[in-house]
Amino acid sequence: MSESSSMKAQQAGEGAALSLDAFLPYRAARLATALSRALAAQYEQRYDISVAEWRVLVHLTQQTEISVRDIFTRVDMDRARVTRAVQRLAARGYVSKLVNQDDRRLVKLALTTSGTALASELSALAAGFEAEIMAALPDGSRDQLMAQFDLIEAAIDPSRPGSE
Amino acid sequence: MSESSSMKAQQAGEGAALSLDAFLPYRAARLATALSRALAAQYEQRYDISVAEWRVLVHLTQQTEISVRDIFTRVDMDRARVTRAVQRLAARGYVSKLVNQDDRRLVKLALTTSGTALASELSALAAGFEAEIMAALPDGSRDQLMAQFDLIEAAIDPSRPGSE
DNA sequence: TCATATTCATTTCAAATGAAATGATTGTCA
DNA sequence: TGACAATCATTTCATTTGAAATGAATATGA
Repeated sequence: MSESSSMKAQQAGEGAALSLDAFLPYRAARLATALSRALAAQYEQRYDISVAEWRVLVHLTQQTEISVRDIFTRVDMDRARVTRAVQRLAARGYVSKLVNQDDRRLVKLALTTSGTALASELSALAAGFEAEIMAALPDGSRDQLMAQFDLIEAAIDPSRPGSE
Repeated sequence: MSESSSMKAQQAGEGAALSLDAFLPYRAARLATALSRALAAQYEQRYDISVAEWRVLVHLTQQTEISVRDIFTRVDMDRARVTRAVQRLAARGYVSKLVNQDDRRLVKLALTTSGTALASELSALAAGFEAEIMAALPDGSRDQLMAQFDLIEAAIDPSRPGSE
């Protein structure tokens, strides 16, 4: 397997011609944009929802009565990006914003009725999309991938061991 | 608005609360940004190189005498983004731009001597970064991941089976 | 208590982004 | 040939982006 190539020491020599196609950070980025694009194509025009809005909606199906901060710490988005997504969702009646009376700096976010309905549709769409893709992989790939992703993220930032 | 009668189990939640933490597109996006950020932290200030510039540089170590088009079709970046990265690299003397005489619409890109040296340093840095991460995974994970990524990309866009 | 620091959500502002327009060149085919 | 389409790199322009600033509320501690 390992053919120790022609030792054609070029000018700088030790550079070893890193292959982008086998370089994890690059491949992860390419995979992510491909997945994001393909999925977004299924809901962006149909529901007029951005990726950021999608994430906020789906996150709110998991825990309600949470703050902007709760979302952007768990969801890997900028504070400003979450704020803007929430604003658009609230303006369209999908999300309610109330001041948390225990701590009035915080905002209590929740799905409205129509927001819940929309999130359900989007979730179903997303689950179907993912299932279609996973069907092309061997059984167990999904769990394997998640486990590998967890390990990689832990290796990058040891202070963030996956959940919570 | 007489919609109150039968709500077809829609709100009752067949939506099944899609878990973001186990949803492939989201996890891929999170992984990609984490990797990109961590790697960029190692070269961005030190060499004053952006991610787009990094990609162009490394790509030019693999094939030289290529055009802007060659890069953005293979490297998953916008044409404009490649153009701008190349401009910046050329302005700093890392990349040379010549008109291709066979087809004068095309530009012939190549690394200069200092560009080659820089690319070598960056490649070494990147390889070390990746090796450090892969050390946290079981043996063979790397090939496994690449194979899985290939399959997923193929499942998303069958017209792009990987190479070319 | 008061002063100061901290935390939260939002806004501001400069830079990055990408879709479409542009100008230059080459390909096609009647 | 010549008209028209297609392709390439670049630029334009409106939108998106995120870091830092802001304003409001709470925590800390002297």
